[in-house]
Amino acid sequence: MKRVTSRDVAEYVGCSVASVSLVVNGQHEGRISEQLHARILAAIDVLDYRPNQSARSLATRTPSNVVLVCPDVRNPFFGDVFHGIVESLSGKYGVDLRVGPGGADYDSDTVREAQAGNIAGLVLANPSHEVLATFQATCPTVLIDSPDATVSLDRVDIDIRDASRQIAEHLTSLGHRWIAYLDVRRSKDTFVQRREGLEGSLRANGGNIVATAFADELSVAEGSKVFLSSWQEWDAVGVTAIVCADDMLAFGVVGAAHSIGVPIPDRLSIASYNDIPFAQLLDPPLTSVTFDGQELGRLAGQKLLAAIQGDRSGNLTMQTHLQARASTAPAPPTPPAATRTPGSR
Amino acid sequence: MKRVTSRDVAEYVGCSVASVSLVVNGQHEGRISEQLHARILAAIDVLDYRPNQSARSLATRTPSNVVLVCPDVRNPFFGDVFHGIVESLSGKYGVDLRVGPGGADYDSDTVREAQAGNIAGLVLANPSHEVLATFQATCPTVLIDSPDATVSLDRVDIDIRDASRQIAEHLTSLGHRWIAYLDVRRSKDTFVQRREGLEGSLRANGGNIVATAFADELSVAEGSKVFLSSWQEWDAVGVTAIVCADDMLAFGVVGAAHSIGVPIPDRLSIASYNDIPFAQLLDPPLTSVTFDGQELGRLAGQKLLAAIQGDRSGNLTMQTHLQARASTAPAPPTPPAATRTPGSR
DNA sequence: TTGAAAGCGCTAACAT
DNA sequence: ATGTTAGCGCTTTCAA
Repeated sequence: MKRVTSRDVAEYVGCSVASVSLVVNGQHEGRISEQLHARILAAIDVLDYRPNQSARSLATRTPSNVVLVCPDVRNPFFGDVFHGIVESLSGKYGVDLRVGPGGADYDSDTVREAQAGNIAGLVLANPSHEVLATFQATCPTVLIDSPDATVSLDRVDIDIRDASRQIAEHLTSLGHRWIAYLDVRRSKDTFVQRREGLEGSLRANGGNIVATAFADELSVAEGSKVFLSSWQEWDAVGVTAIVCADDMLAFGVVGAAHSIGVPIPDRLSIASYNDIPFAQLLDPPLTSVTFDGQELGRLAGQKLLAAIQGDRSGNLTMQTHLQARASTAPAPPTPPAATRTPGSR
Repeated sequence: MKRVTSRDVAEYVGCSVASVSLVVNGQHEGRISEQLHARILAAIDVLDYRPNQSARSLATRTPSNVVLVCPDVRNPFFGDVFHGIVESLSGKYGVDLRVGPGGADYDSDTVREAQAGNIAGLVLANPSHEVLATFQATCPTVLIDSPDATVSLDRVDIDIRDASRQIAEHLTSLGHRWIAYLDVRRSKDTFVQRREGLEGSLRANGGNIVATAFADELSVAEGSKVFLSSWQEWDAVGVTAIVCADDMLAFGVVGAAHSIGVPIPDRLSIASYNDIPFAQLLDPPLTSVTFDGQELGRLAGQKLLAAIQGDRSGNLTMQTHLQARASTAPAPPTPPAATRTPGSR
């Protein structure tokens, strides 16, 4: 398994490694004879020589890869983001994806590991406050969906507050007043804004968040679990709609609601953020705010390219739009246990 | 953005790079004075020095990363696989994920690029025949779901033929005889086996594949598209069930069937391979054969570890089990256009 | 206990 | 047209 080196090729041909290097890099025009050129090419083929990329970028000081660090590829959203980045960087840089160990979110160590390779650029999707607080740029870096970040890095954001506003107005226009919020226990700007934005817009429209629960992670299973342990209480309080911080949680809630016979949307409306492609196939189709992950990735890729060339391109915020589907409907006329007015918990 | 090097640290402290190296690698016991040790540590902290991983693995000839190459992370299955590998290799190696450019499948170039870094190991998920035919190992490599591969590499496979058998028996036991197969235009063993296995088991049980269509890629949109352009013909032939080569396609079929008012499962049953977590939340819940992507990844990680240590651990085949859900039901008593006997096309 | 020096595989001046 | 040489940032003998 010993790898073939340029020295091996040179010895095989009987020339210097410099000549091999010139040929490999296509710099041979007028520098290497047709003769030698052909023999080197042949030797490369015979020996199956592949230049060692790390050695090469060490020598040239121009790395050839960038890396995307994201919380969890099992959430299709990040698959989309990755795909967008690959698309916009294709041909220019190789793109590697990195996640934290153990399916948990990534932390500063994960980022430092990613920075340890010599890379041309870095994209951080959804960084936690901890990551942001300790982050030291070692190469051009762009942030995705990190709306309140104070670090001086280019960002491509999602207009989260507006997304929350759309959900809030949709729900209140359907007559929902007592709303539960299923948050995730992650210290990230985007989730802070989801909750705060929702709360603000709800209040402005006569609604309120009357109950909140926290998922430990953004997974379907967690969504189910938290719903099952909260529903009895929420039901008693007269909750008619649940907003989830992410589709993954909403999926879990929908599944669990089915399992205990809570009719959606007749008894309970469900809305969420992300609108991953599967959301519209759900039973019932899920009302969700669309974040275009692929476009987000594409833009991040372009910003990274600019940053690598030394042009800071500033921030950019993508708009979202609500997809109202069958998981939300008018609030039941007399919420079963609505013995109180919104806001009075 | 100039990166701090060990030389910078050495100059700052006023010592040699060798001493810095020893401290960084924890080899300082009895070789470096407490004095110097402390000063170097302090300098590392002040300057925020991070060893260049590529330089380091160049020098030691012991790389610290492995890479997983897979077709498309937007298919949650590969997200699971990745997660499994990360889990089993966590702490030992960093794991990078690579895909082909443009959302298409990866090809030999993608693999060669991945091999160009200096890496400890490589995992190829679902390699095409083209990739396999041109593949040259440059480091320990393991294959995932590449059942007929003749290359001499460790593999972790899925018992695809048995998966097909389960689907076939399930469908025929429900009385289905005229079955359409939605294949994908990919030259891969796993898809060959899905189709051949299905065909064989169907025949053995009185059913038959009476029509086949091909998707260009494994996406929900492609599933819808191909279904819409095929259904009229299939309907005419009396097809009562469709088997899809992957859940992604099945999702598209289900969505499209809804859109044109074909009742599932009353008129049409749908079954598929993979059972990604969203399958059971579909409307109706999708009958599918479970492939445990995460476990597959975990096993691949272990095999890779063994291979790196020089132990070839051979092949391993994972069993699957059918999840019969509401998307499959007894065939309609008189298939609308069943004017012919199975097999007579 | 510390430093000098060679070398990992490659590129890029600079010689010849 | 080709080879020699000096590094890229790091580790690792080997001397001091």
